[in-house]
Amino acid sequence: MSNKKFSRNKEEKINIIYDTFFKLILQRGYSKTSTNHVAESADLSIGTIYKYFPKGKEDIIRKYFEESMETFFDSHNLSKMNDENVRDFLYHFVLDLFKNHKENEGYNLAFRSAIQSDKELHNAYKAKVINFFKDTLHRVRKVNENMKKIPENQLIEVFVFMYNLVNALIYHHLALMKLFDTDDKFVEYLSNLVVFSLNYYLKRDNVASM
Amino acid sequence: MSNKKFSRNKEEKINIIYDTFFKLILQRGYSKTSTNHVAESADLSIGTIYKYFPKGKEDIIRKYFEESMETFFDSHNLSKMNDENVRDFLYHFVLDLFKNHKENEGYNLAFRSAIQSDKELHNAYKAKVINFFKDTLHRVRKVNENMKKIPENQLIEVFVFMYNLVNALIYHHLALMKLFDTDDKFVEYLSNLVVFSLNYYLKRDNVASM
Amino acid sequence: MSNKKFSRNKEEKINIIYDTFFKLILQRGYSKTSTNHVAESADLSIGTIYKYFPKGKEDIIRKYFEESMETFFDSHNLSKMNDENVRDFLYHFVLDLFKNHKENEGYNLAFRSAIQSDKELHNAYKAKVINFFKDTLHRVRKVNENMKKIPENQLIEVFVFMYNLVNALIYHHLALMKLFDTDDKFVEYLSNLVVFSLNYYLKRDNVASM
Amino acid sequence: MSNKKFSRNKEEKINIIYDTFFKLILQRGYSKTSTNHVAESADLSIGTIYKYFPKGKEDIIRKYFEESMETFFDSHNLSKMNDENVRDFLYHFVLDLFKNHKENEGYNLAFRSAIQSDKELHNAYKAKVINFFKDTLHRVRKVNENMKKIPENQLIEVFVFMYNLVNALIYHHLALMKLFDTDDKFVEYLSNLVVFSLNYYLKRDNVASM
DNA sequence: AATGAATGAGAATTCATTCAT
DNA sequence: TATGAATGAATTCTCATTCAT
Repeated sequence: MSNKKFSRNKEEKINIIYDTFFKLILQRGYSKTSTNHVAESADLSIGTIYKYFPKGKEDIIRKYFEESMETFFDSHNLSKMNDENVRDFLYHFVLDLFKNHKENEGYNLAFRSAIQSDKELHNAYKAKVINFFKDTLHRVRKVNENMKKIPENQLIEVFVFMYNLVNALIYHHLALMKLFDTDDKFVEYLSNLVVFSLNYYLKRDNVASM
Repeated sequence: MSNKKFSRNKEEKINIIYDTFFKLILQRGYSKTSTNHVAESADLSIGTIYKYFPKGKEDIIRKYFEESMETFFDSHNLSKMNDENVRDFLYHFVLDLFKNHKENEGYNLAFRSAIQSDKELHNAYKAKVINFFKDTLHRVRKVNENMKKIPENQLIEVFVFMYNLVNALIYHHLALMKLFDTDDKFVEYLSNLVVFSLNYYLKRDNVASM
Repeated sequence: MSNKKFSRNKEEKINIIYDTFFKLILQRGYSKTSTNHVAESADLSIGTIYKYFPKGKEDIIRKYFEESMETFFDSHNLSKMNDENVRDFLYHFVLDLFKNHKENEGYNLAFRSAIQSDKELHNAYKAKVINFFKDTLHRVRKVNENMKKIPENQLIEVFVFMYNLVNALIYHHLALMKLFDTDDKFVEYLSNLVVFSLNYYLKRDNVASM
Repeated sequence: MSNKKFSRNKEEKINIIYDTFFKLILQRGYSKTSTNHVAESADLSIGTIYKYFPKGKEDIIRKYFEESMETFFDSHNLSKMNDENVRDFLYHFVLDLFKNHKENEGYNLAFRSAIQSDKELHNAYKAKVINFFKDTLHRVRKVNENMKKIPENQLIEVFVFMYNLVNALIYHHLALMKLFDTDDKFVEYLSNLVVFSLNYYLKRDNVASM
């Protein structure tokens, strides 16, 4: 008979830890969620948590961050964007980002908390965002005529800016205080805001640095 | 020794506590900053901190928030806003909010961390913001002809929305990743964004709830 | 009414911690004595122990070492040694060292354990011993004609050697396995050994370095 | 695959465990060296360590001590000692003991740490030393005329004393603070010390008990 | 026979809070 | 009013040991 307590499923255990941790953060907040709470709530031993995440809470966040960041972007084929579908494309970009936040609400709370006490994570995050857009847009410009018109550096800055803008507002809307009374209205507003901001942004000579 | 001298000491101590607390939060993060650290770093006894803030950390956050919000809005005579000076008014509103954040960098971080750690505080914050605008705008509408045209409820929602929007982006710009390479550009963008958003917002039938 | 739990007597508390810690080490060994045991056995809160010894066990040892080293040597007026009373002087030196070990049996066990897991402490110990003899003998040579005959460096080396030799054997006798069946016989043997070793040592050209 | 091959693997693994354990003890100290560290560092599974040493750390110490003691004394044919070669014999006895310590530096540290952590182990050690000399000297006295002259009990006590004395000083010299600046000088001193001590010891009526 | 994931008691450490002075 | 020693529950983290595979 298989003893559940001694079952081996590394992947599963790690996912249970992630899920439980982020669930608890949503319920109690980051600083009031302890590794013991996670262990108890996930019905795992505290030792198991420290086996997979030797530095505790911060490790959970850091590793989740490393594992999950890519996933979101992989699903977006930026190269499909052209003059005709810009608004639609941006709408879906915003919508997907929003859905992603919604599905990982706890993670976002945790991540922003962690970033404040972990400069390294903070820098890793910044680098990750920039590098993602660097790589992606470099590839996109090879196949998309519209994008070729815009200098690569500027293109990167525009996307990084847009990504940050959208994230900031989604986070505030979800975690702190709703900006619109329904998510639909909010997403619609966001996509309009993005169009406005891109226009505004592109008219300027100098753009965002990080 | 006069009473005044004593009350000045009291105020000074409270300010030292605020300063030290926010300084430490910036250095180590909210959840890693303890009241004991604050006492030690501020060269005060822990007893003194508990005298002024009987519930500790959360009290500090809560009281500072209340005080700073009042202070900020006292300096802004919303009743002076009219059709002609809306853009200018909003620009200064945004600018002052930004300056306020900059001068009290820790406050924003701390506040958001605290809110994430404590649902109660979170709810108190939301109520506080709404009530603040309720009270303020109620008074403003009595003397400002322009504001009278807009239904009170809608007016409140607009200001709450605007306040949140601006806060969200300032926080992201200061704490996570700059949205523009200089603060000036960022503030200018923000005030344009506010105008855009207000227009957008006011065209809709339903507005933000919290 | 004075609440014992909230009594303030720093000195007393620290001494209770020392006593309890070393007592427990004698009973259970260093690695099996925890700070929690100490707290419980001394009827103090664990917080109190960490107040005075923030790094726990190693701090207790380190601080005790620093405080106690001086004390022993202060009681020995090396300058009174002369050609006539060498043997007698050495006998009393050995005897006092032995008594000191006996009175602080736990400390010695603890100290040697700690030294093995703390290179820094180890080096501090070595430096302390050498510096003590450097300082002391420098002063002694000014007033003692006999000692003036021996070059200062060599004199230091001789005393360091002697001190180590005696400590090594006392420790073994007390902590591991008795070398003689009574303490008296052991001390007598030790003082004879010291005389033998000093003669042996002084006949050599090169002497111990550390 | 032959049985021999298998048993060789077993022996190899045990040796790897010994080596790694003592290496780690030298690096981090006994109480900070865990069986898990040993397994990881030796690239073995923790299960394997518990297969060969069911009681963990203490078993490793205990078994190594037993094995090494036999090995050491096997190489020393005490029965070959006679009146003519006593000094030379003792010199080589001391020299070999020293070499043994040097080659297994960690063992000595580990062993003394372990003994301090565990009264049982301590008592086992004391018994082991005495029993070893009892057995060995009983056999030796049958074939060595010189030894027959000394009463068996006294002979045992002398060897136990000598063994402890030498061990104590070697330990101090290697682990704490050098007694002489070169190992050669130290060994020479030690063998002279042994002769002196044996003479001293044998002149007394009562000898060491344990 | 070998593995190493899993366990959970317990050690180390922190920190909000109390209260005698 | 101000202090800060003292508290001890809660948290983080380690480690000897077990056991399914």
